[in-house]
Amino acid sequence: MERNTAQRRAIHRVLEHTGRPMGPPEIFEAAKGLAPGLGIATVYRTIKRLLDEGVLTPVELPGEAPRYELAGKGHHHHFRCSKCNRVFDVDGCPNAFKQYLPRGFSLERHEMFLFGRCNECA
Amino acid sequence: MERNTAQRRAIHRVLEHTGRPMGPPEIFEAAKGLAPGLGIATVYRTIKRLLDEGVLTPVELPGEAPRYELAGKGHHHHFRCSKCNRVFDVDGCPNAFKQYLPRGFSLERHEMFLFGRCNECA
DNA sequence: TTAACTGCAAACCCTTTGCACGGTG
DNA sequence: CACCGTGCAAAGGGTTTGCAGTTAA
Repeated sequence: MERNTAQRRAIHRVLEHTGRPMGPPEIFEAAKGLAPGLGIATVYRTIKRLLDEGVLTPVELPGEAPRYELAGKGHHHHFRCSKCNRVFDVDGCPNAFKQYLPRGFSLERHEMFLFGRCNECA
Repeated sequence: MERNTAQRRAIHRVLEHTGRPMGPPEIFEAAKGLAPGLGIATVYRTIKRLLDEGVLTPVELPGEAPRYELAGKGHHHHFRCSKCNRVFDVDGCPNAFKQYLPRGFSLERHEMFLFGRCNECA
């Protein structure tokens, strides 16, 4: 039985409002304003529950700890700003990766990451 | 001026011997056998130097901490088998990512990962 | 009521840093 | 001999866990 607590609502609303993948510490800082007294442990535990329920999906960038975003978006990729380290969604996709496979390999999934400067850090 | 110490030789030899990307703690465990008394801090500092010298390159898989391997390969991407979890090099590259950038963003670098079954796990 | 949820603090793990010593060039 | 590199220990981040108190259903 899932409980609809103030902390859970705060975490969900933060991800809904920013619309970009965030890591637990980042979510924690933002959600504190909506749920005073919130503890970091609750953020981790709530993320875990939301993942199990399929409300969130992990966004795993190369060499970094996982971030999370609301599930349900269509196929998309990600861009990380090398100055502010924020991650943004990227629509569109080459969709022609099969040709690069080694002989005898089959393709199930692909990931693509772009790095550079966002419009605010230009 | 770079010094050729026993610790440095041990770390280099471990990566040369295994031939696959390894993380600092893993390198530490293996190199202790070749250089008794080795400290974990030395592993991190030596990796940093070897990166600066271009002897090592980082291998960053999604959601994981960076691993390192001996440098020398050209631009390439990676394929991870979803059954045996081994990572293979992928030659070739779409090289047309700029068009997917959000307005006002600039591109510095890209990563691409393919997932599926390798020829042996088909 | 009662069991899921929470906050706190401690514990972990990985990584970095300050400091005095030791080994390389 | 000069000084870079090292080991140790402590500090610093992110993540997990134990526990007693709280709260939604």
